[in-house]
Amino acid sequence: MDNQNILDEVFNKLFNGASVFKDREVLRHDYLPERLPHREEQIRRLGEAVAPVLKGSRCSNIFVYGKTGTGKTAVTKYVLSRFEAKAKEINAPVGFCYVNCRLAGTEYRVLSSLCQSVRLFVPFTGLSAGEVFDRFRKGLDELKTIFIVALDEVDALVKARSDILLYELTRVNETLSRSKVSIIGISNDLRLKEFLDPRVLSSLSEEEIVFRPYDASELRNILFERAQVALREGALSEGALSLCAALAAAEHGDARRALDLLRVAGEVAERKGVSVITEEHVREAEKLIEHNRVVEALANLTLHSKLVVLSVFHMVKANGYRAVTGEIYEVYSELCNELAVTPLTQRRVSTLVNELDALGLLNAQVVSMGRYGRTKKIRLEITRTLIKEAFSNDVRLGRLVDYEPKCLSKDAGGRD
DNA sequence: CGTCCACAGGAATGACGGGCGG
DNA sequence: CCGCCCGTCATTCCTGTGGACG
Repeated sequence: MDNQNILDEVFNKLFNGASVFKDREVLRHDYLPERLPHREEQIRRLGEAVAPVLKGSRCSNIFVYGKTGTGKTAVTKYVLSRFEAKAKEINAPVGFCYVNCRLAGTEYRVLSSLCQSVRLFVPFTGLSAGEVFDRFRKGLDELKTIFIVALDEVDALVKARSDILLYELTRVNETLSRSKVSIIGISNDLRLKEFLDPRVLSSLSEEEIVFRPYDASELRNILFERAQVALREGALSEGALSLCAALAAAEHGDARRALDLLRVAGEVAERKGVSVITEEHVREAEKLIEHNRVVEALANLTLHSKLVVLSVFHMVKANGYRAVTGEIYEVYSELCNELAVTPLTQRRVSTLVNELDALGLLNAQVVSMGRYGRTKKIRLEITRTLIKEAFSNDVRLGRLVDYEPKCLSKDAGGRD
């Protein structure tokens, strides 16, 4: 088949073939649907909380928490957009801004988003954080408005830096004469409260809204509603729907997960030229998502992190038991020599291992071997094939996958 | 029951590139 | 162009520690 024909086939499949999608976008988790099933309570409470702003008084600060995929962001955005519409309708002097702290990344960038929301533009960098905050405060005061700041994933901000920004924000009202600020803090981590300065905590959680995980039947309803819009009639089998819901329910009731599964399963079905999504497609989607996640994570690592992964891989392959820090560092150093790169210190490698653990690429566990010290036993969570695939665009690294470290071949395995 | 291994992991500090105002 | 302030990565130095061994 020549190139032209391949493409003909691909395109024809798209138009004539068994398409399962009506509107694929609806299954993306950043899509904001018309209705949010099983979140009536939260919508009502958040609505009640922000309502006073429409009548000109500041609302309580609100602390929203719940695990990922429980609808916190969707509900907040939903309520805020309705709130905005209402404000326009009755011509109330209100404003709001929504910032995702994890996506923003740093305290500085969060501040810069805040500035933009009061129509102040600040440089990407160069100013001190305090200066940016001052500008925000001034700009806000000029607007003579009641302002709601929604900080999504605040936990990322607090853990990475500290809670000074939150602290400053909670007391900014004291220095504003013509405007007022309320904060909606959204957190994935239920334990965030423990990290917060008690002063911040008490003022931030004047009001608290908890998002419980969805159970399987709730997820099923959510998926069903979305599928009505996203998929062609009859494109979703009963079994596939239930399986998506069940798998996501098992994973802390994560609606995001459920939507991903369904979308990818639909893509799988479509690629096979089938018009109905079956349980088998969902199973395949599950594998595919995990596969992509891992390969992408691996490919985006820094050189040294990749070398650490390779070191663990070689250790485990040669000795068949879980590798310990010291041995990994030996192999790692040798691999560095192979590439003529100066190795990092063991201390640094230790934190790299922790990062890889957090990414789910490794499994590291501190164990004490009594007389023989205290170390970390490290297991690989991924297969050779995945490593090969992820490192394939770098020839030198690809070579190292099949390299046999000298420090391993010599003493032909240790104890255990 | 104390010792002592082989690290863990916190704190302080430095090196470096980007990007600003002046 | 300089000096300054970031944020990020890395090093150095350090104190802490579970439990088998003696």
